[in-house]
Amino acid sequence: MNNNRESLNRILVKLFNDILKIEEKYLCRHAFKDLTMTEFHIIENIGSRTERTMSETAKDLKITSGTLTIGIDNLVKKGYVKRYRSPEDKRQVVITLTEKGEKAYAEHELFHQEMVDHTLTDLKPEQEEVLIKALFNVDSYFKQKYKF
Amino acid sequence: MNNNRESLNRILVKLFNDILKIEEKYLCRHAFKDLTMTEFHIIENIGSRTERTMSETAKDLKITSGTLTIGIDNLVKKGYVKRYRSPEDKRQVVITLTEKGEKAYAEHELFHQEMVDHTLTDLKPEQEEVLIKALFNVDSYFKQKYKF
DNA sequence: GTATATACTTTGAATATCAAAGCTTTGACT
DNA sequence: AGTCAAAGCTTTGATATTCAAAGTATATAC
Repeated sequence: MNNNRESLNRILVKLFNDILKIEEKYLCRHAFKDLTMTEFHIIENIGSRTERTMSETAKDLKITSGTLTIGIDNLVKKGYVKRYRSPEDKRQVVITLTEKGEKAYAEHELFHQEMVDHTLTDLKPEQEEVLIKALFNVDSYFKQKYKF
Repeated sequence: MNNNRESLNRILVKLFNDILKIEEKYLCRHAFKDLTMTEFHIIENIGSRTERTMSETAKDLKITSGTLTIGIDNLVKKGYVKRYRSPEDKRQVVITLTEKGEKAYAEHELFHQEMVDHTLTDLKPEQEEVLIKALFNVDSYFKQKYKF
């Protein structure tokens, strides 16, 4: 019981950091060498959604819009993102992935897919439910406590 | 089933990033305003272990030793860490937390403790086991595939 | 029409990070 | 002892990330 909590704590602390680092090394240094992790996070967040605005994206990523502007500058230069002002509201800037951007996104998805597959290794369907529930618990705890 | 995998993927992608960001905002901007997240990660990694060397720590954190040197420089200046050359092997540098460092570590532990408690909300003991197992799966998958 | 709010970009400063080069100490071999 | 290679850490120079605050353009409310 208490033992479980300790293991869980230890795993979580280390795993979170490790996965992000590994993801970075794998994706940015092997698959897409011209992308930094920040840029990958942006691509990941835009995803296959069309008509994403700057401010929505910045809020979702929990970075300032100034930071996002620079990230998008780079991604546009490198050909992963298209940017144009919204015709309806010319203050807004719409960003979408180019075909190249979609490919990077797909590669990233694959990375996660594999991770998830291995997470679920040897778990029975009802055990999968338990996992999902536990993660939803963390999610809603954070949402409620830190209001994000 | 496939649905589970999708939810899991979505939660993981978002949750990992969010938790790290929130942790940063909470710890570095409220509890310990003079610490950056990098510095907190170092403190977290040294933990209550004594006799930690630079290279061990850098390897564990997956950063270069040059980067760690700078981090430790700052932490020593700010009074969170003690640094001295090992008497046995004068090439090695030993780092440990000061009392102030221990306090920061304890605060950080509390943050995680709460997180873990809420993760386990409503889970029965055998369900806790399932969660631990799933997370071990990810951990060993990464260890094996990316050799860290 | 003017004032205020919204959406984004620019600027300046602080921090993080790496790779590579540079010390010092050890250990091994002669 | 004497030299050399390796190990452990720090320094250096370059690039990336990030933020807060100031600036610009557009929309909305009155």
